[in-house]
Amino acid sequence: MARTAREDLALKLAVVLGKAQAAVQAHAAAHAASHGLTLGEFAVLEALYHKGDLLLGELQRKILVSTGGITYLVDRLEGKGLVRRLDCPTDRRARYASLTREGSALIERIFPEHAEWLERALAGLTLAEQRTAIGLLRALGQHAEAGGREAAAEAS
Amino acid sequence: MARTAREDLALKLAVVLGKAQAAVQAHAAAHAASHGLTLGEFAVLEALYHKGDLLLGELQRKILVSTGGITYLVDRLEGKGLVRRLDCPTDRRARYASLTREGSALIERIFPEHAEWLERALAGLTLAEQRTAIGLLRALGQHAEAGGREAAAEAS
DNA sequence: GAAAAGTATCTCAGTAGTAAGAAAGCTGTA
DNA sequence: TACAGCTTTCTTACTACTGAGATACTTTTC
Repeated sequence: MARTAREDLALKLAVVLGKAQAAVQAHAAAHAASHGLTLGEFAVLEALYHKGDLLLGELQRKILVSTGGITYLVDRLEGKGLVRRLDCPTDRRARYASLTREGSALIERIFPEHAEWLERALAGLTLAEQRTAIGLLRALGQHAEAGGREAAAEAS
Repeated sequence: MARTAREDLALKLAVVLGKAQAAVQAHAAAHAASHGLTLGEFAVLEALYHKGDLLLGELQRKILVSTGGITYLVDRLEGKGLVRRLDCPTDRRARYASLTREGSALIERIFPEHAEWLERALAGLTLAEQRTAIGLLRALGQHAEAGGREAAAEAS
């Protein structure tokens, strides 16, 4: 079967999408690492900082990690004294993750830096271009996520 | 320090970029997995299919993996009988990775499917939008990659 | 009010890598 | 030619997860 122009375009888009994301992620990871955090740990702190205490399951869905992964991340942050677990009063299976005083102080201090790092990393586009890119990527992500389920089901 | 509109935009862009890439990658990984391959293994086969035999170092830079990682990937593909190592006649340190007959047959068969899967995954955008997105993501990736080095150096 | 089904978290073995450094070989300079 | 310094690959130890199942609890259905 001959490769169509549509397919060529899709391949190229997939490649540049991957490269752009890898480059931006490397930036973000370098900033997190400079404070002794992985990107996953940073994401947990950030989510708790902006949303307040969250059930582990809510946190897990928010930062796109497996159920085993969220246990692992929260364990480590608990070990570092940045997060603690709190029992849920209405459901004894569930636990909240909550920032400790130190965790709160840390993320409050480094989040603005993180935003600046990202701003620098993304400054290859003008603000108008960034807005365009957000719109396109959002459409792309939504379609791919929805379609992914059908395709995965079809393949199995 | 107050969060500026520029920073908000950058944060939002970073988030949708990550989500879009994760959704597309999940698609691609599901397709590769349906043929018993990881995405890294698929990428090696694809690179060899389109470029011919490559030195391990060339392959490593092409698919954005560490030096240890390329050894690991080629080891596994060699174990599956899809790739073999060939000594380089002009540099005795170096080895080529080369598709075996089976590797060649496999990637020739599944690459067109892969292109179709990607085309479906990316069909949330029109062709014109895809072209716009490619331009924007390319600019983004190049800036971030270049800037990443300075920032990493600055942080260390 | 008991059984069945569903949900939330945790445990554990395995995976796909990374990073640092060793080993072997190449190359440019004196 | 000798050798310092650079490349190229491989090895080893480690990391940040994933996925399957286990456990404990809750909700639904009869």
